[in-house]
Amino acid sequence: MSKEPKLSFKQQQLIVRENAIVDATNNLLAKKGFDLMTMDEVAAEVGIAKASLYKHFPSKEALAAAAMIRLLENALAFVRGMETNLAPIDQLKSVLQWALEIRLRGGLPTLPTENTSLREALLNNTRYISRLMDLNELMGELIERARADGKIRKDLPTEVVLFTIYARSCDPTLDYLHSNEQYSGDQIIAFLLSTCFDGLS
Amino acid sequence: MSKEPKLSFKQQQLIVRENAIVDATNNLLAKKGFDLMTMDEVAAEVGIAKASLYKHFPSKEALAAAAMIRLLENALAFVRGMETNLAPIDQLKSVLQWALEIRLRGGLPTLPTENTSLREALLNNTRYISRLMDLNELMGELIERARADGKIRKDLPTEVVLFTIYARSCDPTLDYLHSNEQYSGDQIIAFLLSTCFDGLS
DNA sequence: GTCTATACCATGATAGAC
DNA sequence: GTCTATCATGGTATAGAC
Repeated sequence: MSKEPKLSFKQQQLIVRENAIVDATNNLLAKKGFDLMTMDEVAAEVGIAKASLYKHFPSKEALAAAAMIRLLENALAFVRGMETNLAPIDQLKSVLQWALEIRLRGGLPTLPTENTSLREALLNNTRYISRLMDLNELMGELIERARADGKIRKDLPTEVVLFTIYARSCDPTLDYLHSNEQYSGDQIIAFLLSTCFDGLS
Repeated sequence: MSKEPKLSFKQQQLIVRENAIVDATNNLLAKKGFDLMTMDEVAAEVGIAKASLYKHFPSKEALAAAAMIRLLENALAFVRGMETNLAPIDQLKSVLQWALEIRLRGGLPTLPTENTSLREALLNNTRYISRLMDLNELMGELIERARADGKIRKDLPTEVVLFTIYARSCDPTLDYLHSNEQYSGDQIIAFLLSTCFDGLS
């Protein structure tokens, strides 16, 4: 019986350590992207030896996948925790705003649109795919409800709207405007939300 | 006097060869991005030895810069060659459509938003910067004229509109929809143009 | 499980013959 | 200017001691 707390404590230590590793990975992924991020940098940021990383994660791809999965789980938690009395269109805007705020703080990795080793690893990662499908479903429902309210154009297929919102969360416009130092973070996010849902015209 | 044609012929050969190199670079940049593109691949696609590449371009960055400069010059030629009787807003849409069509054919490199060695090389490349400023100026004039026509929202600063249009030319939504095989290229471009200027709502 | 040290490989860049 | 062959670097991954 007295063994249980000790084991749990060790496991907690492990979880804390691995969380720190994933934190560092997340930041580096957001700052440099998968290809330019090196395992040396991750190890240095965590403060452990590079070889120790490989005791926790078998490869660079697996490490990045863990970061992406945690991001998706955070997104799912946010979507599920939103005020249900908010109009669907406002919930959609709220999700995009949440993602953009994280990105402004340097915490949102850029997705791998191209054929890199990471993309393949993610497609073979059932946990990642499962979370992604869950998120797609939740967002798809919101989009269809917003369309029923007349708040989303009826001539756009749901998946076009979905992908467009996803793409806005990694919109390079944010980087351009941010590096200009001319607008505040809130202003930049307002611009992006506005151009996404209302257009330029 | 008889020397002139010979020299010109040799120079023409050189230009043709370097054009082939830049073509290959352009395709690989569009397909894999700067970091994942290797000089071996470029050499293989051109059909020459890697060492020969370095007789034409001193570094990988210089090679990529040449591709980006040619792209900018093509863009400038397109903008300057547009029908002047077309309304400014339609000229803007036409430019974005032109870029998206190139991208669908796999010929538009993704810009380096992050701090890679390419970005630094481009910022120190006066030819590149000069072309970029020319394009920004032409596009900025179009945007302001379109705004005067009431076709662009007056609450958006010109540079926000400009960056947003640039960003749409590399929108990952195009890749998502294209890999789905569910829509034709023209449909995808129509979706992107429409969501860019008219929004989702 | 953490460390130091290292194997192994990909890649950017170069040397030197022709 | 093109080639073959090679160097130098840096990065993923691993071995083996503690």
